[in-house]
Amino acid sequence: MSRSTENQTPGFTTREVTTEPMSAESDWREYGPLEFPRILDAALQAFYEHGYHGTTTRDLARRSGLSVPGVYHYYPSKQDILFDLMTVIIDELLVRSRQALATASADPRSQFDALVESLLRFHMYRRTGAMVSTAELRSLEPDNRARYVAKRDEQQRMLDGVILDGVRDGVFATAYPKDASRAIASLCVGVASWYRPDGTLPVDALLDRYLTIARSIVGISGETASGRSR
Amino acid sequence: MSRSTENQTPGFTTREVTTEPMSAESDWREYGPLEFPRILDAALQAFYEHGYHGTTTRDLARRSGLSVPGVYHYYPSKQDILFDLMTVIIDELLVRSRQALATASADPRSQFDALVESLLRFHMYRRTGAMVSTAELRSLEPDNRARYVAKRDEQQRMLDGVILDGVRDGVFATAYPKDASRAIASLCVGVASWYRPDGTLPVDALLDRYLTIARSIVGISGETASGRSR
Amino acid sequence: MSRSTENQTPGFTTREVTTEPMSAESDWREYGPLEFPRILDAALQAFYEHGYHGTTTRDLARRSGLSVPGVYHYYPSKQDILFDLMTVIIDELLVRSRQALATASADPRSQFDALVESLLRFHMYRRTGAMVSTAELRSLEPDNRARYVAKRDEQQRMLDGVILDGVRDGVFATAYPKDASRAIASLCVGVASWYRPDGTLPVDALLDRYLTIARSIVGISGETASGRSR
Amino acid sequence: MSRSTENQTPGFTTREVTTEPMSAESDWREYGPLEFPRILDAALQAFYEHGYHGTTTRDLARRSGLSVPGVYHYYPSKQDILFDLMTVIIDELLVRSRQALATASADPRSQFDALVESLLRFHMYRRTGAMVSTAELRSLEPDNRARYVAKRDEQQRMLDGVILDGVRDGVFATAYPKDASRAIASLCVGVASWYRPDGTLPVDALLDRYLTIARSIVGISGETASGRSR
DNA sequence: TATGAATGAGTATTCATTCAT
DNA sequence: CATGAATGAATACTCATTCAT
Repeated sequence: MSRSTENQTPGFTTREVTTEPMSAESDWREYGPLEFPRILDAALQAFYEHGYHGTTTRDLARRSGLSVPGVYHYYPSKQDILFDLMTVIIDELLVRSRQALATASADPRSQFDALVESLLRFHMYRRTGAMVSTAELRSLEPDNRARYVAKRDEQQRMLDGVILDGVRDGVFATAYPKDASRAIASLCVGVASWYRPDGTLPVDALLDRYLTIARSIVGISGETASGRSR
Repeated sequence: MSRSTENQTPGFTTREVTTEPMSAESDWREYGPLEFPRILDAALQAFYEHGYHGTTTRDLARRSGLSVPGVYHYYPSKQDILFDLMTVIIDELLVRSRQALATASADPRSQFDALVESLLRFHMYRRTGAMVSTAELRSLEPDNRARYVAKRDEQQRMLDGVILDGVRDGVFATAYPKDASRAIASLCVGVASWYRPDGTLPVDALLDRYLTIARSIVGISGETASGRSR
Repeated sequence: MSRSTENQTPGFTTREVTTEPMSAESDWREYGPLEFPRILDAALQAFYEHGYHGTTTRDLARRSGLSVPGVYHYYPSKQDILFDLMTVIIDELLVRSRQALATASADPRSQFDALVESLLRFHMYRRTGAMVSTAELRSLEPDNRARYVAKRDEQQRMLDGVILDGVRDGVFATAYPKDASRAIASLCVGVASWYRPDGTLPVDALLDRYLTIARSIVGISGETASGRSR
Repeated sequence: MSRSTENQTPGFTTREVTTEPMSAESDWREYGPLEFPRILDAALQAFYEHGYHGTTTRDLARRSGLSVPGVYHYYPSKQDILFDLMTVIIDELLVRSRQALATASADPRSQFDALVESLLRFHMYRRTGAMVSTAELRSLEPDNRARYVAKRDEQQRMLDGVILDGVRDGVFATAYPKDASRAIASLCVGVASWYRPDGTLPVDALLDRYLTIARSIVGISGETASGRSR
């Protein structure tokens, strides 16, 4: 339980603040409560409820218990808050994804399973952040958007990679690997929109089911390829 | 195939304008190009690109080729435009869903297949509208939101209904029918975020694959229920 | 009962529309109900309730039972409506004032009594119009204001005249005839703000009392009694 | 004679800012120059010249030497400015009226004289404010209007009170005390519309004359009552 | 970091007015 | 005269942002 980033507010942008920085081996599966600096916390809730354009800086100040100039002490603009927020969120996803891949066996099937499970967990435990990031991509100014998209693409390329690896090795059989990759990503993202880890459906049950689906989408093993299944 | 509703501007709200009014039997599968009155068309694009709060009335005016007061000639407020847009969109979904159910055999399996196929097609052919409706639900004022949510719930209840019917009849085997219903809905909604009907993956291939997935989620037939399969 | 200007709507400005044009001798004392063309009627009520700037042309249209272009058929602008309204009102006052003077004996005391009585009656029976004219003088555009003020000044000069005549003849004794004249005018105008001819205080009682006051303001001789002094 | 309240801008509404807070005994007769905070000053002039609806917020900003948002820093709306202005004005009148009554002898005649003199002085020295308050009553929103009217009614009830006291004690003889009260109030209000304290007619002369008139309206002492005087 | 004052540029909306039919 | 469509120019008000203290 590292002390680290309690509630002090950040300088902004680049760094993986999130909660406890995941050091140990396989803690990509463990999600503590989100402990953002208060401005990002305020921004996350506000953007989730009203969207970036529907949120005023006064709103952010009020929610973070700061004055308006207080907010500007930490961030030069509202846009920077959004960018920092989205950066922190996707950085966590990337870190966890890399860890998942690093700690899994090297075969495509294991790599695939680990990456998809990580994606699923992230969208289960970081629902709000994931939804805000998806919704507010369009609210990022061009430069920020480019930088964010680069990271998102990196994430997507990881998935593309393991799928292509699997196809190359003959363990996956999809005829449309790129579409499969997008479909699976979309599947995981969709979880954020409805699944609550504290609901009736146990986390493991959902992971299990969705993993099965994901595997079927890439046409694992002797299973059929994507098209009109024979 | 009447075209009718060219580009005349509407009174607003109530009516299923959209494209061709679907009269004949199974044309819930047929999607013509979207032919909204110009203000709704402008709103759809603008809200899609910048969101409701990120869109100005001037923007709507410019996009619809009107002056600002010209827009207000047809709608009393920006909020009414959003509400009308979302109403028109979900009304089309409801009409198509009811037609799908009405024209399919009465057994739960056929009902389920028809409804899911309809949902999928809608999110494939009405991508933008579907995404805007999802994203801007929060931008509806309370009364409008309530009215919209009532319709969305009606749609969701259709799906709940066929699933529960299937479970009752023993043809579906899920242990969490409500979660299954939400998962399937989320699956279909997700399609809008990445699938383009004019891409490499043929429509039928996607329908096929996703239907298979949907069926597996409700644990159809001899297939196993949700948990760790086999 | 002249036919004249029933309810047909006017061209605008100059003419003494009002009700029956007072032809006979001393009917400056008689006030029938106000029968304005409907646009002026609407304007009178609307301006009274909300003021010129607080009244929209749509409001005027609605109140007069016309469409907006219908209003513009009769008047080229809202400003012209105000000007016409105020013109019609002050014209009636002027006509009645002249008649009062013309039908009274030539001596200053009788002239004074007649003119003040006429002023009082006008502000009793034409309350709304008088108040609107007073309040909206500032809303007239320069040219219109000049023309209106000329008429109002003419009215004021009548009063100044009879008072100066009385002073010259030694029957009035005020040291500040101009102030006296303004005070008396203000007194009469003030009646419009509170007196209702259908209230408890009879018209004659009010006329009597106010005439007494007016006489005392100009410092009439051995002071005559109040009422219809005989 | 503290000056205090220079030109600092207010919180709004409740407080008697106006000029010097009248503390000492009989200073209800003393009127210094009006020293409103700049926004109220701007509003007073602007509303006087163009009326509430005829005044734009830009106009108010310009006149007060602020930007538009600068004005909104102090007041949440134009309506609040009007309400605060009218409140400040009538509060001064009420304070002075109460002081006039408190420092005069208890007999109805003295009370009456003091109250009427105070009313007259107020409408002489606070002309503009008095006229704006009268003219813009209709521009107050219902709640504000109710609160303002309550104060105006309190003022009117003071006058009603002393007149009814005098009638009860047999020193006043009017047959219509309520009408008399309104007539006298109207008389005083009317002074604002024409009298300038710096004109030819000395203040005392006007006070003297109008007090005499007011007394005659309530039919003081051996004088005759209102009606048909003998 | 808070407070308070301040603002350029914009935001939704309205207004008086016009024109074709 | 009505209807319906249309608009330039405003109108009240807000927003992100800044600065002095």
